[in-house]
Amino acid sequence: MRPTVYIADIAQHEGQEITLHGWLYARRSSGKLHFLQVRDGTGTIQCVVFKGNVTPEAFHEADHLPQESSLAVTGLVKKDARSPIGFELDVRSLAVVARPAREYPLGHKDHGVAFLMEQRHLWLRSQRQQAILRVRHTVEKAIRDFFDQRGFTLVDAPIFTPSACEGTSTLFEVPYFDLGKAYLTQSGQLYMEAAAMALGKVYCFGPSFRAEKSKTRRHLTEFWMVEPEVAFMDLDGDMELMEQLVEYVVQTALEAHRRELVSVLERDVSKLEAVRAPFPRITYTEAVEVIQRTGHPMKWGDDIGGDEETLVARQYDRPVMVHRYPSDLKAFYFKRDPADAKVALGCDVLAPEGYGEIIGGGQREDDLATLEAAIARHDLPAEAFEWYLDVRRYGSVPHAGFGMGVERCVAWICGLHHVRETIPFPRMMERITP
RNA sequence: UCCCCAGUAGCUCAGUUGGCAGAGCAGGUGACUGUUAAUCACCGGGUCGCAUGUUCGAGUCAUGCCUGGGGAGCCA
Repeated sequence: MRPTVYIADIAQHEGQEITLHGWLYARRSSGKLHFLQVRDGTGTIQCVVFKGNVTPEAFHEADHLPQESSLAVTGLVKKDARSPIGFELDVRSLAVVARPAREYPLGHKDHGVAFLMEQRHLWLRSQRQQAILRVRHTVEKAIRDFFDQRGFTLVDAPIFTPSACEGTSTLFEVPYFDLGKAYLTQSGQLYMEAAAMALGKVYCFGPSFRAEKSKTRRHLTEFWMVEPEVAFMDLDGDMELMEQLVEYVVQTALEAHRRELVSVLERDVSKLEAVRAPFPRITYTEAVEVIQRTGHPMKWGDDIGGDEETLVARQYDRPVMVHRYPSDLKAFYFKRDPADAKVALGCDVLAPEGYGEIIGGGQREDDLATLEAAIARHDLPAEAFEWYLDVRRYGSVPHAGFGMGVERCVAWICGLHHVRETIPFPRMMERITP
């Protein structure tokens, strides 16, 4: 068996008798007419069953099919101005592939978030979730295309990692044969630094795991991240790469899904049209001044939290790049600014409309002695970083990179309240099923 | 880890001062040739999250627990 015609291609079959395969989304009746809304993953079409066109048994069955019955519907494709897609199917025969074993849990009215999350495997069938997953698909493809077109090589980073790089509290621990404990990766960055010394321009694209007990709309315990790393690139080059990537991803998603963004997700796409490089760039020090001017209490050296991010991002109609954070706030591998040792050559990209940090990255420390001192100062186990120090021992060069979170990008592009809708099966602190 | 909110029918919710457990949707049976969350009539549907307590009497009040949601910190 194979599907004969998809709803998306229905216009090519006007006047023909065809067979559609799909699921019954909704049903209405008006005496001698039954209206079946059938979806097949490419679209939804109204199938009209007229009493005079089918057998009495088929007519009766058409009015008693439960929601999400799977069907093969044969009929005539007719143009109809009343249809949202311009066409209807005038049904001649109807075959039931499978009747639901019990009543479908999801109706067409309101449901609470908790219930929908429990029914996530079925919730995916809704128009809204389909639209979001299609945007996610396009975002992931755009990310791959962006780097591939620029001569980057995709290098897969390991998922199991041997030791805690930045404290075990945020790592998931798994038993690993006779070697003791392993941890699920938080980032492929250190491996990309090694790979960049082999291939020049590299990126990894995979899941990342954080055992942080975070219960916010911006957090998942398992999320997807793309991490490019480039040899012979400094912070300025890194920031250019960041803004070009964000512009490309947003504009590609907008071009491919404008209709769904507007009609299904009710997104104000003018906010996305504005996302054009160059993005505004401000230093951390300038950001602190902006925050202080709004009356929000904050002093130099404090981290920029969620509220502060929103205060800064609100000043602009496009993502803002905040660079040169205090070194003390950043990880050991950030290079310090030669012009001001108090700050690190790092940069975060904050999305507008309160969506927060979508990118974090910067230039890495390339001097062996300085990096060894940083590892000691952070009380990290030196043995675990021997291989990483080798990257500096043999032909060290200035290099930079960053990580961009897929879910936060998709949530921003789709205008969603919570990142959990951007991933097919979200993993959160209090939820691991379905 | 901390703060706030919620839990009543399959779902979304109402439930007055503590006094017989309710509605809409969904489901079932019918009516209707153009419905778009169709409409109309009738029918079935309950461990009021769990436990203890107060009371003649608890969905309602108190205490504890469980589950979920929102937020903070941390981060992408």
